[in-house]
Amino acid sequence: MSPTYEHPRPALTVDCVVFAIVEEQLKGLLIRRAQAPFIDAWALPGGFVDMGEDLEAAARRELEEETGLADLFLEQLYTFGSPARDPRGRVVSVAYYALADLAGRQVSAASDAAAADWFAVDALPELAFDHAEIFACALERLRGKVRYAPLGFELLPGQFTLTQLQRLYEIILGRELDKRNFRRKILALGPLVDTGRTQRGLAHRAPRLYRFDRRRYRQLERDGFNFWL
Amino acid sequence: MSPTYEHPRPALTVDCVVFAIVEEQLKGLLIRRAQAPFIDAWALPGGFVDMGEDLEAAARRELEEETGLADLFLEQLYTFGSPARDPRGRVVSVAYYALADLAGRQVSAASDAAAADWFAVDALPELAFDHAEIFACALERLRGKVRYAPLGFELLPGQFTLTQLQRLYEIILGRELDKRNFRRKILALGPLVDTGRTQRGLAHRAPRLYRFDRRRYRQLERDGFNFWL
DNA sequence: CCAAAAGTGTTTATGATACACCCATGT
DNA sequence: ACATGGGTGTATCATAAACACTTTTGG
Repeated sequence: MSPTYEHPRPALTVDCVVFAIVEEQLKGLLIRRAQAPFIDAWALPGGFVDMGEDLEAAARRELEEETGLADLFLEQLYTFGSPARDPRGRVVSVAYYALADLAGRQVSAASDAAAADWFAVDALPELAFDHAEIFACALERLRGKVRYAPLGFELLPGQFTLTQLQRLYEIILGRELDKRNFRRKILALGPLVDTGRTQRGLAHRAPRLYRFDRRRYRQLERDGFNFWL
Repeated sequence: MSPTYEHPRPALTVDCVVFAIVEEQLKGLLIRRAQAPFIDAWALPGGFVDMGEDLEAAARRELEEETGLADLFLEQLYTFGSPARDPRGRVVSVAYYALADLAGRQVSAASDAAAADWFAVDALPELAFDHAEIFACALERLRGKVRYAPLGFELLPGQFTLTQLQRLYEIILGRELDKRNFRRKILALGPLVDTGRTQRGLAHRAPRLYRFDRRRYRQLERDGFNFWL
């Protein structure tokens, strides 16, 4: 139609940085590439966007195809488009980051991934393309945003103990927090509700289970309150 | 080469939301489209990314071509890729937002823009494509980020008075601030330095001129201090 | 000398930090 | 009974908020 419509086009991909708490550490999910270029190298799960497919849908599809993970919290991160970032030619990639409430979930390599595994965020292997840069960008975002948005809950199952939640923040922020102050502050915020249930079967007092009430959170947000720290 | 290399490709554009303080108001820059689709409609400045051209470079180029503005603070905002956002077909747009230290700067429509003008952010005309959504996203980002990052200075000339700076924050945040508390806090942060000069020619006491020291800011940032409010 | 904005300290209230002991459960 | 983590309150300190007058300049 118009001349612009025939403008030369970069290829378009999505890439996903998935975080989870595994073995008391913040880890990221990587796949081993089964195809050229960078065959056998570790990389972020991702791939080409289909025509007619929404960007976030593409990210979710690639993630499920390559790792088996679905229904995660997923948010757009940044778009990487340096002309030389892919040896095949011009490829622009819209990066997403995701949070998985592990710990049970099994990841299973599939599609054009030969393997999938979790790596501590400060001990990554060499990565294909500019994926190390994308990963670093996602980590910075997570560490920054976790302080003022309720991201932490996405890394825990629906019900959790306050100690679990505190450990999670300690792991992400990289410093210890005071138990009493932590509990007082987080409960005072409002959106945490006591389920009335406790977690039995431990060799000590049974801790209470809480859940995060998204409804109530959105309400408080509208009333202009500040999350935290 | 590989089959993925021949994957069908969306078209790729950049769009820019430019903010400035004009007549004591926060305003955004729009152009009137000179081409179909949405001919004669108001829209964000932007256009197609060239092969081999970096995304940010494309944003700066389009901005200068269509409005004459150059060397602005510019930061990537979000990438919009709904399949139906452009009637011509699949077009993915990487949006940027920019801050202009007006007020002197002249904007001049050019290229495929028939006009360019500033609009108060809460009184925009109908916009082409999904540009209203992009604009709202940029405004939300600006209002949020101005509280914890030194964006405000990008909207002022290199030297400015504390009253100008305070007015700027009041305009962006939409509420009044206490003069004494504002001055104490912002000066205590460190990166503002007194130039020793004053602004003469006003019908009242000559105010001191300050400048923002980026060097010092980066230093403080490294030492782990928090910007503010 | 009048108008108009610049500049300047102190008091009060609020929120953040530091800190130690008893309780419930499983083995 | 003992080991292990769960659960709780107060006192102090630091930061934020409220508040009014004097000074300088141009007209």
